[in-house]
Amino acid sequence: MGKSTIFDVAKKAGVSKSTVSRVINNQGNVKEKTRKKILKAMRSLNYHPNSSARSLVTKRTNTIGLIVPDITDFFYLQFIKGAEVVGIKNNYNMMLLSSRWDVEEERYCLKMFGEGRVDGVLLISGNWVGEPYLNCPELEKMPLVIIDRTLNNHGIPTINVDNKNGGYLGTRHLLENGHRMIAFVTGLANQKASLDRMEGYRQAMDEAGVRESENLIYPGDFTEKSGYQVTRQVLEAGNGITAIFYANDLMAIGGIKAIKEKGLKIPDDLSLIGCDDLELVSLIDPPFTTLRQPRYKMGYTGMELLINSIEHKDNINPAQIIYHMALIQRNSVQSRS
Amino acid sequence: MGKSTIFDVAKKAGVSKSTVSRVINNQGNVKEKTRKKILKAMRSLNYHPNSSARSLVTKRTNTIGLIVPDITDFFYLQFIKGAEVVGIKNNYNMMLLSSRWDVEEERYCLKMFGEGRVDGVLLISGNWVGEPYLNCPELEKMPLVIIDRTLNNHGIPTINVDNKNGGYLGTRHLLENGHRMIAFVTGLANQKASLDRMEGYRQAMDEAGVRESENLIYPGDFTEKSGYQVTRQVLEAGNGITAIFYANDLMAIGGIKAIKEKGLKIPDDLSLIGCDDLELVSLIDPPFTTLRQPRYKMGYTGMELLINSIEHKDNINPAQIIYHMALIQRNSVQSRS
DNA sequence: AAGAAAAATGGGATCGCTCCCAGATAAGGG
DNA sequence: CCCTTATCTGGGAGCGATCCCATTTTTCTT
Repeated sequence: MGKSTIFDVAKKAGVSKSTVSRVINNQGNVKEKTRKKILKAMRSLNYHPNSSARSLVTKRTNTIGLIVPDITDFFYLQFIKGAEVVGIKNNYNMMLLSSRWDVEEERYCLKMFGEGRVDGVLLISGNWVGEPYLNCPELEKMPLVIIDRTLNNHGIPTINVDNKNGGYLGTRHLLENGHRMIAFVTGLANQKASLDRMEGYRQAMDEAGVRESENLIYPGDFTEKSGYQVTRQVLEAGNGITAIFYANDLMAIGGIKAIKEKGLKIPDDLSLIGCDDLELVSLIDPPFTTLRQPRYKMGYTGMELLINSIEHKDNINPAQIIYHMALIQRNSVQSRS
Repeated sequence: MGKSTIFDVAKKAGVSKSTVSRVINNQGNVKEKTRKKILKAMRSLNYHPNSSARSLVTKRTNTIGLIVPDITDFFYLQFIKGAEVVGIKNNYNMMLLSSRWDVEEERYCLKMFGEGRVDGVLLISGNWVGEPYLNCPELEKMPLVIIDRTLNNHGIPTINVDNKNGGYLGTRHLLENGHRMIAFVTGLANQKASLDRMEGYRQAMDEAGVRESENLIYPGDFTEKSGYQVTRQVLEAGNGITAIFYANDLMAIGGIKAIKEKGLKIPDDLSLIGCDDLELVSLIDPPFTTLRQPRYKMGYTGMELLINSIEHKDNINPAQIIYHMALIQRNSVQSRS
């Protein structure tokens, strides 16, 4: 015997499929006695409604597509978790695709999801420079929310943090603690987040009247390894740098390794701050100061917006949400005043 | 205009839906000229075949359900990644559900997946003591592979590591380095993995003739916090312990924090080893010795088995696969010989 | 050039469900 | 007790694809 269908249940319970359908969906009037009978039949046949058949007529799948550059990247976990919580609460399943840091791949995922598999897509985008979603036919009609990227004039809601302000805040914090020779380690050059954070850094440095800032910028690539290498460079250059601002936490972790290897103490000999506030930062020695990106909240809100736009199509969602980055102080900045 | 269907394409191209279906699925004979025509029509209508409709008749969804206790737990990332790689290679999508560390919830997920949403399920199980999958009607007929748990007599393929041997190996390593007073910090008491590792520890201690081992076992719960607290206990007891074996890495990380706070040096004053080999171990200071569980490989293999059993139903998969845990040596064990 | 074989196309049945409308049964009212 | 109204149930159409079989068109053979 294969899977049982609604007909099998109907026959077993001695009613019509329509009535069975009513009890499955808990709608319409069904006499209590027949409901019981049907429920019993369903159980005895181990019946589960076929969701493809149902989707075919209701045009709803109750699943949401999630696209992430890399599922195993620590950075994305909290986005996913936040989104998941809302999804579960609203009775949606999540289908996961990873774009492997590639715009083309991202589009391919979008296309997959365009085949009626999902009711909407939550795209956690690689935040490259440029606007790759213009005129993308895959998107047509499909509810979509993009996280970790800001887009203008696309009609697509986006959720992001104010990276520039983050860079500014972090740099200010170091300046206020008496540092002036502050190095900035960038992320990948094609990542908007990195550029924005750097811009914030520049602005703060300019305002403080530190002229050398251009020479204090070191290119990294967001990986721990690059943080390590760049930091060695910085230390060897020996040009009086007293603090390093890393464009993300992973590089800061690499940096800490390099600093320790040199026998220097944090923050006594060198101050540093990271960016993102990964959960694992608190496990690192020393736990360091960083700028928090409210990733859980962003995933949570993104999912809310998405479900909102799925379920009340006429409703108006905000076009953009931008959160502040918050300075989380730990033990990696020494005051020099 | 709503979504276009295969009929719209057929009409636009001036052929029948059957022919369109042929080009979609790339099967059967279609004249090159009409294929071109159809492709063009598809593009101009931005047509994407509806996967629900297709699944309804083919009885295949090309998606695989993945159940994980907690997506944001570092421990599970590599399982997922391994599984994902195989899934993509074989053209499967992944649908993700998290069971939030609850057997009931796990079953609920299984039920969800029983509704024809997926072709098979890869269950990364909470490894509780007991055999909760007996007589579980949801499983009937559904290809299923369970990872991180061993089951006998269920006819369900399982993939796991030899935890007992892991506990044994770790303890032997410490013994061979001259330690005798070796504390063991357990995980949750209802977790099979923890119990097995402890058993391996006991065996090694017994073989080495260390009588006190019963008194050297400290109960933890797998969290970083508990590692921290238990370690403080151990240190305060001051009963000559020279090494600590943690039942997982997270507790070891907590332990390291406590040890450093006491002003002790690792491994000079105290040796320790963890278990699992989380990726982030290499970021910790000091990177510590641990037992590797080949999680990527396990996810990879699990997915292979699963797809195998989906696609060649008659094929015979192994009932159980058990990997060895491998000792990964870093800088946390001091020789006392 | 005619018949046979191969290639290309079309049409209907079907998958398992929901939804609408119509018919049957039960309840209420004068 | 009959008629109206409310409650409950059944049947048919349709969702958008695939697949099988029949038919038409093309190609090949002798």
